[in-house]
Amino acid sequence: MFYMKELPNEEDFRPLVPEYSSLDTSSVMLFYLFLQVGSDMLTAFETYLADHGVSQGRFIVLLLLLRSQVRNNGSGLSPSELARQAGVTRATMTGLMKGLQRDGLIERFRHDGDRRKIIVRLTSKGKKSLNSIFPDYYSRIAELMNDLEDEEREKLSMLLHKVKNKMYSSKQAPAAGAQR
Amino acid sequence: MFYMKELPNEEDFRPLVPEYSSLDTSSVMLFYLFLQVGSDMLTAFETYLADHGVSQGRFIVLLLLLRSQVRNNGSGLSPSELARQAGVTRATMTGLMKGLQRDGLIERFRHDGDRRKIIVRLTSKGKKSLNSIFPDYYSRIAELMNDLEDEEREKLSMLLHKVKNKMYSSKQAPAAGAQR
DNA sequence: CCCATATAATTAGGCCCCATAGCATTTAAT
DNA sequence: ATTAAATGCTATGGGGCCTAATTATATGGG
Repeated sequence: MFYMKELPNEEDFRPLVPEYSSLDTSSVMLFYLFLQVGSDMLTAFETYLADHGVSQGRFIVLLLLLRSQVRNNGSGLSPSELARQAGVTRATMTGLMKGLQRDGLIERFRHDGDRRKIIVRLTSKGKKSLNSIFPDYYSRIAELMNDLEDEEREKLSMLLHKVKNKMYSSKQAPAAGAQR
Repeated sequence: MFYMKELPNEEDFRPLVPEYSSLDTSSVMLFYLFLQVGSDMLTAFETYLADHGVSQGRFIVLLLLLRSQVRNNGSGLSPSELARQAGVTRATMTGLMKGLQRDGLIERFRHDGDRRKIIVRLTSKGKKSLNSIFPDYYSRIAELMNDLEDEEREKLSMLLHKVKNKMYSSKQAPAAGAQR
C-alpha cells in the first residue's frame, strides 16, 4: 500500500524546490494523489474481499480461472500459465493454490498429454464463492464510478493509458510488475 | 498489489452481463485499468526504493519525518502520530522504526514533558539517505507525467478527486485505508 | 490523595504475499 | 543419447500488517 493520509501540499515542497532541480511539484502531487486514490480503492476492496474469505491474490486466481472457463469451455489452466497471467512466480502461485485447494475452491488434476503439467479448475464451491461476491462487488464498482459522465470516463481512461504507455516505454522507471 | 497482466476485455464480460444486473462493464474496465496502472507504478517505485535500501513503508516514515522537520523546525514526531499520519497501527509503526533505527536512519528520544512518549527524528544519515534518493526519484516522477499537458494534469487531478470523494462519502464501499 | 480510566509504546504471535534457490520429473532438441 | 528447457514443488526468508497482552505513565473525579 501507499498510505500517507495527508498528502503534502505545495508549501511542503517549496523549501525543496531550490534544492532539487528535478522536482516538479505538480507531477509529484499528481503522482501522490494517484497512488493514494489507488491504494484506498485497493484497500477498500481488499477489506470487502476479506469479508468473503478471499485475499486479493486469491481472488485474481479465481478470476483468471473463471475467465479461462468462459473462454475455453472449462479446459482449465496450468499453474505456470496462471503465474504468468497473474504476474507472480510459479512458487508464489503454488502457495496461493495450496490455500485455495485447502479451502476447496479449486481442484488440481494431472495433465494427460504432458505429465509435468497440472490442470487447475474452479470447483463448484469456487464458482459459488465468486457468485456470492460478484453482485455486490460489481455494484460497488459501478457506484464508485457513478459520478463520472461517459465523457469523463473516456478521458480518464485515455489519461491512464497515457501514463501506462509512458511507464512501459521508459528506461528511467521501468515497471517491474509489468515486465516479469 | 493488483496484478493481472492482461486486463479483461469487453468480450470477457459479455457472458456475465445477463447474469449480473449490477455489472457495468465500462466501470469495471476503468476500475481494473486504474488499479493496474497504480500497481505498476507502485511496484516500479518500490523496486527503485529497494535499490536504495528502503521499503515503501520506511520511505513514507522518512518523508513524514522530513516534512515535520521542515514544518516545525525539527521538533520530531511521536510514533503514535507517525502511525496516524501513515495510516497504520502503532504496533506496525514500532516495527518499521525498529528497522529504521537499526539502520541508523532515525533516532528515538524520550519526551521531556510526557514520559510515555517518544520523539522520533531523522538522523543525518537518514537525511543523507533521502538526499541520495530524491534527485532521481523526482526526476522519474516528472518523466512519468511528462506526456501530460498542464490541462491534462488538471483534468486528471479533478477526476481523481471525484473518485476519491465518492469513495470517502460512500457507505457502500468505505475506504478502510482512509478511515483508520 | 487514590483509583479507574485512558494513552503511549512495545512485545509476542500469526497471517498473507512474495521472492530466490534448489530439486525431481518429464519433455524437447540436437 | 545427451543436453537443455520446462514444470511444479519445497525450503527459507523478508516485508507488511494485524490483534492481544504488557508495562509505563498521565489524568480526572470522588
